[in-house]
Amino acid sequence: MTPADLASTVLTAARAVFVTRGLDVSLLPETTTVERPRNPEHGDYASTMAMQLARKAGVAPRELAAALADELSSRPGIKSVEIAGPGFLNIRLDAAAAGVLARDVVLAGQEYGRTDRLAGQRINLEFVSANPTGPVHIGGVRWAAVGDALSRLLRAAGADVGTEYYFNDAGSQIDRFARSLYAAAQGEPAPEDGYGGAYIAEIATAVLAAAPDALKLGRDEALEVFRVEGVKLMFAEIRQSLDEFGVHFDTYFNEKDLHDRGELQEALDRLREQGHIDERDGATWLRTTDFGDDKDRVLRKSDGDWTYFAADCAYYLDKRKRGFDRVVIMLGADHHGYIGRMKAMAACFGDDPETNLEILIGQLVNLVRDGEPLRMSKRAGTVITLEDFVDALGVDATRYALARYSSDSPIDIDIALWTRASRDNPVYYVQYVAARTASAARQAEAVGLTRGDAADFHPELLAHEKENDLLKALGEYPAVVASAAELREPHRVARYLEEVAGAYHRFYDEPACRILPKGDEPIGPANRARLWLNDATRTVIANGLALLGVSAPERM
RNA sequence: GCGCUCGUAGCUCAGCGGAUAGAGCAACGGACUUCUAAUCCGUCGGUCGCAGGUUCGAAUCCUGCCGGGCGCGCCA
Repeated sequence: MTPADLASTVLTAARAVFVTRGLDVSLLPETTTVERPRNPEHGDYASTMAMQLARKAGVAPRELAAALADELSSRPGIKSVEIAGPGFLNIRLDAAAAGVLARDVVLAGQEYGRTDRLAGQRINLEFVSANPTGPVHIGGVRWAAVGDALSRLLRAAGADVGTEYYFNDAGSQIDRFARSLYAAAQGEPAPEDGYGGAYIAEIATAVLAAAPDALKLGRDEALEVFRVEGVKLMFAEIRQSLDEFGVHFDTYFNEKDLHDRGELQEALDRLREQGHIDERDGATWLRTTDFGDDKDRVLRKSDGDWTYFAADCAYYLDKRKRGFDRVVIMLGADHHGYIGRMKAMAACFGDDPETNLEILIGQLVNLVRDGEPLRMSKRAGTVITLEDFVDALGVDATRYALARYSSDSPIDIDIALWTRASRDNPVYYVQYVAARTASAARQAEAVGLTRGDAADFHPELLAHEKENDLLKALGEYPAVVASAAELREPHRVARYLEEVAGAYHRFYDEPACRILPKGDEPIGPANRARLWLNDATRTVIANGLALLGVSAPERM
């Protein structure tokens, strides 16, 4: 019996109580959940339904709880129901009802944890979106890990997701990039406002290899060559490093296309129809203050040029026109000032800024060695790059470390910690369970212990406290995936996996819960049952790590 | 000044209105003739920044204040 099954049993019981007592059935919620109490004295699961309904139904909480407990305790799979405190229902399951979960998880395999919670939602998820003027640096790295994990999470929760990388290969940033390459190719120092770092020289050399005559051209023509070739090389490099990091975008969207297709004008026209455009001081303004922004924003400057914000508007409209009903954009903390104008912009289009546009803000990351933030990078000069991260920690640890914390908190990633092979390194702790479960399965096979047919499975033998704890942890997985997806918080998956890992290690270390028979003891049904539990654990750990883009090794 | 965000154990951080607020590290003490001790168990450790409010119930929601970080261009 899964927590979801139990919750619907509770709801059914509540309905029966309401009917019997002549209460208004429409007061009952559509769905309910059961909690997993921290205190084992409070049973396997707890329901707060009696307290939530008591006031509405006009019945004392404990009286309602008593009626519910009575109704519930006769249902199959339920061992006991107690009333506690102001009206908690503390429920214990039969060992057999709880143990069946091990089989269900194994049989579901990769499907275990997938839900339809977000079914029908079309979500566009934009992250990283760095312009091709240099390697992906530290801010983008966090979003590469978190954004990619979130995309996997949203898909697991049933959403239709498109991931997107937005970039601009024109404009003044790129001009500075081109001038920096040109200068480097001529052996000159970087321009005052240019880009530094060894990668500039590398790219410049590569441009010269592709276009050997570039320096013989006039300055303007040469700059154009360096711009076009440099962007091409830089972008290929960005894509490659993301690729090696396990992050693949569905769409790489170039801002230039918005201009070429006249989408900025189209967005402006649309906003004008909606009545939020002003002409002032020779410029065209979007009256974002209509929807709570601090000040109105210019779309087209008095010199006729479009602003960056105008492209943002066009890009948003483009995503909506492509059928995405939820546009999610992940930005660094230094961009949080954009939230107001972006939300207002969505409202100006006639959208609901609460549901159609979500802006997620990620705080900064430091890579730390011996308590000191790493600032210097051979490649980039001043910033930490994706490669720096991967060189220091490896892909798995980098992804896990970045996805483990709420994006709301600034984090220091300690190199020594995340490369250590011990309990205090969370990725090791979790991956070790993957390896341990695989090892146990190998050992079992070697001594002729197999799970056998599903019909041979005796779930009631998984009655030890350690087994029960592990089963309860495994049962939480679908709810964790669903809520992490809804809240856009992949770190919940990592934290949950650490909990499962702890429960497994305690199970494994319990002499009374050996999977393999000891010495020359015969193989019994309890060994088989524990092998089901072992394999169910491996399934959950592997599925969860996959959501984070982290491997589940068979050996370590 | 305005806005956003954070404030939980000595440190790093969990905790989508539920019961006695948790984990790891650090400190101290235990467990390998037994499936990987890469693990496990125990002890110590708290004014959940402060003050009000909402609620049967608040670390969680609301308001104000204090403290840290960040942002406030016809820049990109």
